[in-house]
Amino acid sequence: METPVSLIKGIVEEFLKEKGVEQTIPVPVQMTRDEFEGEVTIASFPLAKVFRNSPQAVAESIKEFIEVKHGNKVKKIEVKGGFVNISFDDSYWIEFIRRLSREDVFPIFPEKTETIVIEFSSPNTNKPQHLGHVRNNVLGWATAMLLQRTGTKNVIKVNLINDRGIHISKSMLAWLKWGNGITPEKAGKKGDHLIGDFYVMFEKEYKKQVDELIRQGVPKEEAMERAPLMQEARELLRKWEAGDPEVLRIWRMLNDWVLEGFDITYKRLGITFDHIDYESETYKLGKEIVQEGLDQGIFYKKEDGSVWVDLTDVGLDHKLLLRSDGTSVYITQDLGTIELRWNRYKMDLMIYVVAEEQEYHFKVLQAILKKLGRPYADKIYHLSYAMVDLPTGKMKSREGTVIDADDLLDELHQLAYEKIKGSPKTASLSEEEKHDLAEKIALGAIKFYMLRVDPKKRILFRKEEALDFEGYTGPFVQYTHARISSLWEKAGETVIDFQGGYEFNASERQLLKIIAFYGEILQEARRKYDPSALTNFLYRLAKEFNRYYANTPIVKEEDEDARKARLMLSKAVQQVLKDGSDVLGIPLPEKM
RNA sequence: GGGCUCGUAGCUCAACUGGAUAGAGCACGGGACUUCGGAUCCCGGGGUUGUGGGUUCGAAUCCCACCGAGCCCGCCA
Repeated sequence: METPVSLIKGIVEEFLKEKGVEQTIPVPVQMTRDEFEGEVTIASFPLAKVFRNSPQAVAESIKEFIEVKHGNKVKKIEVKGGFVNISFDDSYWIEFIRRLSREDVFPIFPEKTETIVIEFSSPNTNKPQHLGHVRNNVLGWATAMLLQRTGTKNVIKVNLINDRGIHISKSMLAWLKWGNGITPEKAGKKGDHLIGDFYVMFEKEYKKQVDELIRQGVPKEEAMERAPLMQEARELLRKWEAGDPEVLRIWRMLNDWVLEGFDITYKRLGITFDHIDYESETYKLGKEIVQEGLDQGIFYKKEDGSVWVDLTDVGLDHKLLLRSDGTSVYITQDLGTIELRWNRYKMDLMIYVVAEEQEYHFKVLQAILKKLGRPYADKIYHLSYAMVDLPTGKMKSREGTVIDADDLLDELHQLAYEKIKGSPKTASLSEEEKHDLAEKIALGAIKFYMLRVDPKKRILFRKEEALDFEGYTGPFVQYTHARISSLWEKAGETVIDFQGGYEFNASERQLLKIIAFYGEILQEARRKYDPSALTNFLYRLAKEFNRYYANTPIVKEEDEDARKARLMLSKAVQQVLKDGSDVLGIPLPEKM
């Protein structure tokens, strides 16, 4: 579907061609600023250089060109400085929203044949998910949807479960030592929460042992290694990697509990994966690849048996790939995992949604893959995002100062429910429907809160702000959507096919202007891997609609043409809100 | 010591990646036809965009230096 923006872009190209300009110049086509009349603006500055003329003169000449060639589509063109401000003709806008209010999808992007694999979530199975995971989950999901929405059909969402390693041994050891065979059923809590308790327990006892050793005069580093609990955990890891049947049996059982817990959380968040990889299954291939590199002399072995790679030639350091006792480290499995994925998908791009603290890790990974001559070495992209902090400082699972994902959702749900309970707007809903609605609002609130900030910036999580349903929030967008639904219900219409004449006023043009740029925003968000661009846009649109609503009669309007045009416009706004919210994973209720 | 990221209103964030007079929310103060949904709308105060240079028609945005914050450079993941 042609949009006003794509139309203008086309016209600029046409203009350049006619003027005999061969090179393609990126000409900024932007939303007209609120203080000027018009919807779409061309900034002629970059062209001024090419034509060796003043921006004004070029702007005038563009104006003239449009008036002559496309005069029927524009109502008014104003040149201000080097800017060309274009107001589209009313009939053009009518046709635009007529189609938009009837079609489900706008705009349509050309289909891309590439395959993109996106890994996100990637939890450790020794503790429940917290706020940091929520950011990851929500960001990963929205990015995947964004890629899909903008034309990439083959987006494969994968999760990598970190189900092995020393941290897993720690919680397992604690359960073995102090658990007395307790299960999630007996404890009456989700498996991930139960295992998380044991992880914290381990860290507590371990810290005691380390402190005791330090008191005895042992240096800190040595104390951390010599503490009996650490020794035991390492022994457990060795047994696990050696395939000890009893250790594997317990490990499998505990992991299943945790994964069952995760499933509940994912389901709640509305997140699914196309494939799940388990580190416990990929690390072996990683070890083989390390051996391969060793055989080829790309890696080297120290006297103690540990295996390393020298990356100093590319500005990095020496990196350990296998411990002296032969067990693998974090990066070992990553080598195996991507090899498996390459064999499976031959992807064009592999996106890792992983926190910023691992930026170095991914540089190292890429450098190693290059040394190994892997064809996919240049296809990896680390979508790095910053941490979620609390006003009191960093969240630390080991110290138990985290905001638990499940608990937070419960709290949001409860708060939303309280609000719904007494509201006349939702009085007709059954108890179950009220809880469904409360859940949607809870999800809308937290997802919007996580997505409204640039991924590269840290989020300062202030609970009272996240629990707020007013202002720049998810529920605000949901509310706007519900309001429009209510309008149409009141109007008693399902489809309006109005093609007559109507003159849009300034605030209506304001709305049209924003809607017209929806496609640009989607593309921008995709280019930057940044859903916050879309989140901001949806808020702005909702805000503008509420403003419009407050001082313009729609259903109440007595002039039949105006009423129809306004209802269509409302519908168009709703369509965009809906489409964008779908991308973000934010559910929109019909009433709230 | 080295590398990466970030400093914008009291607080939390925007600013279409170099474009017009830097905008929202929260908080604070005042208000909204007896209401098409008040989870809304309007008005108000609030800024030397960390500091100092540079690049050009034009800088919050690009370059350099400093100041400050975060993350990383583990036989943790």
